[in-house]
Amino acid sequence: MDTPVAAPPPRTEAEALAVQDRLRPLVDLAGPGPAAPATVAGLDVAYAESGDRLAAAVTVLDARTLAVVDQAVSVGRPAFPYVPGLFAFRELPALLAALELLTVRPELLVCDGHGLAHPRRFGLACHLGVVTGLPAIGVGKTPLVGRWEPPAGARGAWSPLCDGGEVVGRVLRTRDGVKPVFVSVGHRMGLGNACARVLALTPHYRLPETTRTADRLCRAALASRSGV
DNA sequence: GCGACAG
DNA sequence: ATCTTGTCGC
Repeated sequence: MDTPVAAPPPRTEAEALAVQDRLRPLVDLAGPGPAAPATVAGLDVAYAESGDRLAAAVTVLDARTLAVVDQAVSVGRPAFPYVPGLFAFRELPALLAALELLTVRPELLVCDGHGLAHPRRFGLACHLGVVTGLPAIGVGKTPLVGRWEPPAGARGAWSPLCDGGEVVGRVLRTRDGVKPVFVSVGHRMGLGNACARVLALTPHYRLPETTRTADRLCRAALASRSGV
C-alpha cells in the first residue's frame, strides 16, 4: 500500500538532505497534541561493537501505569553512516520495521534523539512522526544545536533551547540535581505538552520509562544474537 | 581556517 | 552508539 510520504532510501548525503527538504513541510506543528494518551511508545537502537549490526526496539507502555503492554524488535544493519543531522537515516528503517510488528497502535512516540532541535528542523522525531502520522517528540541526552542556560535544580525546571532566533526545544530537569534532558517537538505536539509527557514518564529516573524499556529490549536482542 | 557535532 | 572500575552519595 502506498504511503503518502514514501521516500526511497538515500545513498548519499545529498540525497538524504533532499529527503529532509521534501518531508520537512509535512511536519504538523499545530499541537497541543494528546494531553492524556492511553499508550506511549519508546524507541531505541543498540549497536553491536563491530558496528555492522543493530537491533531496533519499540515498547508500548500504558501511559498511566507505565506497564509494558506491547513490544517489538527488528535486527538489521545501519542504513546510513552516522552523520550529525542525518542521524535518522541510520536507524529509521529498523525502527519502522519494529513499529510494523506492533499489535497496539501507540498514541505517542517518544524518540531517542531530537525533533525540531535540529540544524534543519527535521530530526529523528520529526521524521518518525511524519512517516507514521503519529504524534512524536524527541528526548535527547545531549544537545545537537542551540544555546541554553542550565535550568534550576529542581525536577520540572526548564530553560529554552534557542537556535537561529527561535525556540527549538526545552532543557528539562527530570530529576532533582541531575543533568537535564533536551526535549523538542517532533510531530503533532506542542512543546509544553511534550515536556508534560516527559515528566509523566520520569517518576524515578532521568530518562523516560519508554526509553529505558526500549533500551533494555534492543540490548537483550543483540545479546541473544536474534536474527542470526 | 578551527571547532562542534543527536546515536 | 560502544569500550570500561571504581567510587561517591542517598
